[in-house]
Amino acid sequence: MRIATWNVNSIVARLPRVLAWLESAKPDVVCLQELKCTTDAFPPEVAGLGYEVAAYGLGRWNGVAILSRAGLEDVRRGLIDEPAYENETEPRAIGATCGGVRVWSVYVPNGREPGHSHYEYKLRWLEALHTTVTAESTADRPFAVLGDFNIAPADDDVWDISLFTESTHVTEPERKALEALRGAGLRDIVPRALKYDRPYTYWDYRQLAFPNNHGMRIDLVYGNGDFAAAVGDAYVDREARKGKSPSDHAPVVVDLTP
DNA sequence: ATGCCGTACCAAGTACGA
Repeated sequence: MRIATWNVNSIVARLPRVLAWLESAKPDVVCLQELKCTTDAFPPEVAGLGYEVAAYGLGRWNGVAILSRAGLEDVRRGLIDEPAYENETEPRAIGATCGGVRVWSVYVPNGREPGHSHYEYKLRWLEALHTTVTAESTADRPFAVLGDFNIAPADDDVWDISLFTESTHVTEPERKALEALRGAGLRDIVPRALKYDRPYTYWDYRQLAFPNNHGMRIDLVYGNGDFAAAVGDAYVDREARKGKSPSDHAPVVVDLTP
Protein backbone atom coordinates (compact mmCIF):
# COMPACT_ATOMS: atom_id res chain seq x y z
CA MET A 1 0.00 0.00 0.00
CA ARG A 2 1.31 3.42 -0.98
CA ILE A 3 0.39 6.24 1.41
CA ALA A 4 1.28 9.88 0.81
CA THR A 5 0.88 13.28 2.45
CA TRP A 6 0.91 16.58 0.58
CA ASN A 7 0.20 20.18 1.52
CA VAL A 8 -1.20 21.34 -1.83
CA ASN A 9 -1.75 25.05 -0.99
CA SER A 10 -5.27 25.15 -2.51
CA ILE A 11 -6.75 22.01 -4.06
CA VAL A 12 -8.62 24.11 -6.63
CA ALA A 13 -5.54 26.02 -7.81
CA ARG A 14 -3.46 22.83 -7.72
CA LEU A 15 -5.99 20.49 -9.31
CA PRO A 16 -4.17 19.86 -12.62
CA ARG A 17 -0.94 19.11 -10.76
CA VAL A 18 -2.69 16.92 -8.20
CA LEU A 19 -4.55 14.89 -10.83
CA ALA A 20 -1.37 14.37 -12.85
CA TRP A 21 0.52 13.34 -9.73
CA LEU A 22 -2.17 10.87 -8.65
CA GLU A 23 -2.04 9.26 -12.08
CA SER A 24 1.76 8.98 -12.11
CA ALA A 25 2.52 8.14 -8.45
CA LYS A 26 -0.55 5.94 -8.08
CA PRO A 27 -0.91 6.27 -4.29
CA ASP A 28 -3.61 4.23 -2.56
CA VAL A 29 -4.16 6.71 0.25
CA VAL A 30 -3.39 10.44 0.23
CA CYS A 31 -3.57 12.91 3.10
CA LEU A 32 -4.01 16.47 1.84
CA GLN A 33 -3.63 19.76 3.68
CA GLU A 34 -4.42 23.40 2.95
CA LEU A 35 -7.40 22.68 0.73
CA LYS A 36 -8.50 26.34 0.95
CA CYS A 37 -12.01 25.34 -0.09
CA THR A 38 -15.20 24.18 1.59
CA THR A 39 -16.04 20.51 2.00
CA ASP A 40 -18.69 20.78 -0.72
CA ALA A 41 -16.36 22.57 -3.12
CA PHE A 42 -13.78 19.76 -3.14
CA PRO A 43 -13.17 19.07 -6.86
CA PRO A 44 -15.14 16.00 -8.04
CA GLU A 45 -12.41 15.17 -10.57
CA VAL A 46 -10.45 13.41 -7.80
CA ALA A 47 -13.26 10.91 -7.25
CA GLY A 48 -13.28 10.52 -11.03
CA LEU A 49 -9.87 8.87 -10.73
CA GLY A 50 -11.33 6.19 -8.49
CA TYR A 51 -10.72 7.69 -5.05
CA GLU A 52 -13.17 7.89 -2.21
CA VAL A 53 -12.88 11.34 -0.66
CA ALA A 54 -13.35 12.54 2.90
CA ALA A 55 -12.83 16.30 2.95
CA TYR A 56 -13.12 18.82 5.76
CA GLY A 57 -12.89 22.48 4.84
CA LEU A 58 -14.59 25.75 5.68
CA GLY A 59 -13.28 27.95 2.89
CA ARG A 60 -10.50 30.41 2.61
CA TRP A 61 -7.88 28.88 4.90
CA ASN A 62 -6.84 25.49 6.20
CA GLY A 63 -8.79 22.39 5.17
CA VAL A 64 -7.72 18.72 5.13
CA ALA A 65 -8.76 15.59 3.30
CA ILE A 66 -8.11 11.88 2.94
CA LEU A 67 -8.33 10.19 -0.46
CA SER A 68 -8.43 6.42 -0.66
CA ARG A 69 -8.91 3.61 -3.09
CA ALA A 70 -8.33 1.06 -0.33
CA GLY A 71 -11.54 1.74 1.59
CA LEU A 72 -12.53 4.75 3.67
CA GLU A 73 -14.27 4.03 6.95
CA ASP A 74 -14.86 5.51 10.38
CA VAL A 75 -14.20 9.07 9.27
CA ARG A 76 -13.66 11.48 12.14
CA ARG A 77 -13.42 15.24 11.73
CA GLY A 78 -11.48 17.20 14.33
CA LEU A 79 -9.43 16.19 17.37
CA ILE A 80 -10.58 15.25 20.85
CA ASP A 81 -10.75 18.47 22.92
CA GLU A 82 -9.51 20.47 19.94
CA PRO A 83 -8.87 24.13 20.84
CA ALA A 84 -10.38 27.02 18.89
CA TYR A 85 -8.57 30.08 17.60
CA GLU A 86 -10.45 33.34 18.03
CA ASN A 87 -13.62 31.38 18.80
CA GLU A 88 -13.44 29.27 15.66
CA THR A 89 -12.57 25.59 15.49
CA GLU A 90 -10.62 25.26 12.27
CA PRO A 91 -10.62 22.27 9.89
CA ARG A 92 -7.14 20.95 10.58
CA ALA A 93 -7.54 17.22 11.27
CA ILE A 94 -9.42 14.32 9.74
CA GLY A 95 -9.04 10.62 10.43
CA ALA A 96 -10.16 7.51 8.57
CA THR A 97 -9.46 3.80 8.33
CA CYS A 98 -8.20 2.75 4.90
CA GLY A 99 -7.59 -0.93 4.20
CA GLY A 100 -7.01 -1.66 7.87
CA VAL A 101 -4.63 1.27 8.38
CA ARG A 102 -5.82 4.12 10.59
CA VAL A 103 -4.56 7.43 9.20
CA TRP A 104 -4.92 11.06 10.23
CA SER A 105 -4.30 14.00 7.94
CA VAL A 106 -3.26 17.02 9.99
CA TYR A 107 -2.41 20.65 9.36
CA VAL A 108 -0.79 21.92 12.53
CA PRO A 109 -1.21 25.68 13.14
CA ASN A 110 1.70 27.80 11.96
CA GLY A 111 2.28 29.69 15.20
CA ARG A 112 3.43 32.87 13.42
CA GLU A 113 6.02 33.86 16.04
CA PRO A 114 7.00 32.68 19.52
CA GLY A 115 4.84 34.41 22.11
CA HIS A 116 2.02 35.15 19.65
CA SER A 117 -1.45 33.91 20.60
CA HIS A 118 -1.27 31.72 17.50
CA TYR A 119 1.88 30.08 18.91
CA GLU A 120 0.08 29.27 22.16
CA TYR A 121 -2.78 27.93 20.06
CA LYS A 122 -0.29 25.75 18.16
CA LEU A 123 0.98 24.20 21.40
CA ARG A 124 -2.56 23.61 22.71
CA TRP A 125 -3.52 22.08 19.37
CA LEU A 126 -0.55 19.70 19.61
CA GLU A 127 -1.75 18.65 23.07
CA ALA A 128 -5.12 17.76 21.57
CA LEU A 129 -3.33 15.78 18.87
CA HIS A 130 -1.50 13.87 21.60
CA THR A 131 -4.81 13.18 23.34
CA THR A 132 -6.32 11.88 20.11
CA VAL A 133 -3.28 9.74 19.30
CA THR A 134 -3.34 8.26 22.80
CA ALA A 135 -7.01 7.36 22.38
CA GLU A 136 -6.71 5.93 18.88
CA SER A 137 -3.32 4.22 18.62
CA THR A 138 -4.02 1.78 21.42
CA ALA A 139 -5.86 -0.51 19.02
CA ASP A 140 -3.81 -3.30 17.51
CA ARG A 141 -3.59 -1.93 14.00
CA PRO A 142 -1.20 0.13 11.90
CA PHE A 143 -1.71 3.78 12.79
CA ALA A 144 -0.11 6.95 11.48
CA VAL A 145 -0.48 10.71 11.63
CA LEU A 146 0.63 12.33 8.39
CA GLY A 147 0.67 15.97 7.47
CA ASP A 148 2.13 19.42 7.70
CA PHE A 149 3.33 19.59 11.30
CA ASN A 150 4.91 23.01 10.90
CA ILE A 151 7.79 21.79 13.08
CA ALA A 152 11.32 20.90 12.01
CA PRO A 153 12.21 18.00 14.34
CA ALA A 154 15.95 18.76 14.45
CA ASP A 155 18.36 21.51 13.46
CA ASP A 156 19.39 19.49 10.39
CA ASP A 157 15.79 19.73 9.19
CA VAL A 158 16.26 23.37 8.12
CA TRP A 159 18.82 24.61 5.61
CA ASP A 160 20.46 27.08 7.99
CA ILE A 161 19.55 26.93 11.66
CA SER A 162 21.31 30.24 12.35
CA LEU A 163 18.49 32.01 10.50
CA PHE A 164 15.83 30.61 12.85
CA THR A 165 16.86 32.07 16.20
CA GLU A 166 13.65 34.12 16.55
CA SER A 167 11.39 31.75 14.61
CA THR A 168 8.71 29.21 15.20
CA HIS A 169 9.07 25.65 13.84
CA VAL A 170 12.33 25.00 15.71
CA THR A 171 11.57 26.00 19.31
CA GLU A 172 11.96 23.63 22.23
CA PRO A 173 8.25 23.55 23.17
CA GLU A 174 7.29 22.60 19.61
CA ARG A 175 9.92 19.87 19.51
CA LYS A 176 8.80 18.66 22.95
CA ALA A 177 5.33 18.17 21.47
CA LEU A 178 6.83 15.86 18.86
CA GLU A 179 8.75 14.09 21.62
CA ALA A 180 5.45 13.55 23.42
CA LEU A 181 4.00 11.93 20.31
CA ARG A 182 6.99 9.60 20.21
CA GLY A 183 6.37 8.92 23.87
CA ALA A 184 2.87 7.84 22.89
CA GLY A 185 4.42 5.13 20.73
CA LEU A 186 4.83 6.87 17.39
CA ARG A 187 8.02 6.95 15.35
CA ASP A 188 9.25 9.57 12.92
CA ILE A 189 9.29 7.82 9.53
CA VAL A 190 12.10 9.83 7.93
CA PRO A 191 11.92 9.74 4.13
CA ARG A 192 14.93 9.62 1.84
CA ALA A 193 15.78 12.58 -0.34
CA LEU A 194 15.82 12.10 -4.11
CA LYS A 195 18.54 14.76 -4.41
CA TYR A 196 21.00 16.40 -2.01
CA ASP A 197 21.50 15.06 1.49
CA ARG A 198 18.45 16.25 3.42
CA PRO A 199 14.80 15.18 2.90
CA TYR A 200 13.28 18.65 2.89
CA THR A 201 9.56 18.84 2.13
CA TYR A 202 8.99 22.61 1.92
CA TRP A 203 10.72 25.40 0.05
CA ASP A 204 9.49 29.00 0.11
CA TYR A 205 8.25 30.40 -3.20
CA ARG A 206 10.54 33.41 -2.76
CA GLN A 207 14.25 34.04 -3.33
CA LEU A 208 14.98 30.93 -5.37
CA ALA A 209 14.58 28.79 -2.29
CA PHE A 210 13.94 25.61 -4.25
CA PRO A 211 16.82 25.87 -6.74
CA ASN A 212 19.09 26.76 -3.83
CA ASN A 213 17.64 23.94 -1.73
CA HIS A 214 16.79 26.31 1.10
CA GLY A 215 14.22 23.92 2.48
CA MET A 216 12.70 22.55 5.65
CA ARG A 217 11.46 19.12 6.69
CA ILE A 218 8.12 19.96 8.26
CA ASP A 219 5.79 17.48 6.55
CA LEU A 220 6.06 14.41 8.73
CA VAL A 221 4.84 10.83 9.02
CA TYR A 222 4.45 9.60 12.59
CA GLY A 223 3.55 5.90 12.71
CA ASN A 224 3.10 3.35 15.45
CA GLY A 225 5.17 0.18 15.69
CA ASP A 226 2.95 -1.85 13.35
CA PHE A 227 3.06 0.94 10.78
CA ALA A 228 6.81 1.48 11.06
CA ALA A 229 7.49 -2.24 10.77
CA ALA A 230 5.60 -2.34 7.46
CA VAL A 231 7.49 0.56 5.86
CA GLY A 232 9.48 -0.68 2.87
CA ASP A 233 10.43 2.72 1.48
CA ALA A 234 9.75 6.39 2.09
CA TYR A 235 10.83 9.37 -0.01
CA VAL A 236 10.14 13.02 -0.72
CA ASP A 237 8.89 13.48 -4.29
CA ARG A 238 10.72 16.73 -5.01
CA GLU A 239 9.86 16.37 -8.71
CA ALA A 240 6.38 17.59 -7.75
CA ARG A 241 7.92 20.88 -6.54
CA LYS A 242 9.27 21.68 -10.02
CA GLY A 243 7.65 23.32 -13.01
CA LYS A 244 4.58 25.47 -13.50
CA SER A 245 2.36 26.41 -10.54
CA PRO A 246 3.67 23.98 -7.94
CA SER A 247 2.71 23.85 -4.29
CA ASP A 248 5.46 25.11 -2.01
CA HIS A 249 5.43 21.65 -0.39
CA ALA A 250 6.41 18.32 -1.95
CA PRO A 251 4.59 15.04 -1.28
CA VAL A 252 6.04 12.54 1.17
CA VAL A 253 5.42 8.99 -0.08
CA VAL A 254 5.50 5.88 2.12
CA ASP A 255 5.33 2.35 0.73
CA LEU A 256 4.02 -0.30 3.10
CA THR A 257 4.72 -3.95 2.42
CA PRO A 258 1.61 -6.17 2.55
C1' DA B 1 16.96 24.84 -16.37
C1' DT B 2 14.11 23.48 -10.54
C1' DG B 3 14.30 30.33 -11.69
C1' DC B 4 13.57 35.34 -8.21
C1' DC B 5 5.82 34.68 -4.09
C1' DG B 6 1.22 32.50 -4.37
C1' DT B 7 -3.63 32.01 -2.84
C1' DA B 8 -8.50 33.42 -1.62
C1' DC B 9 -11.26 36.88 -0.95
C1' DC B 10 -13.40 39.58 -4.99
C1' DA B 11 -12.36 43.46 -8.09
C1' DA B 12 -8.05 46.68 -4.84
C1' DG B 13 -5.83 45.60 -1.37
C1' DT B 14 -5.22 42.61 2.55
C1' DA B 15 -4.43 38.38 5.43
C1' DC B 16 -1.79 34.55 5.57
C1' DG B 17 1.96 31.33 4.98
C1' DA B 18 6.92 29.37 7.59
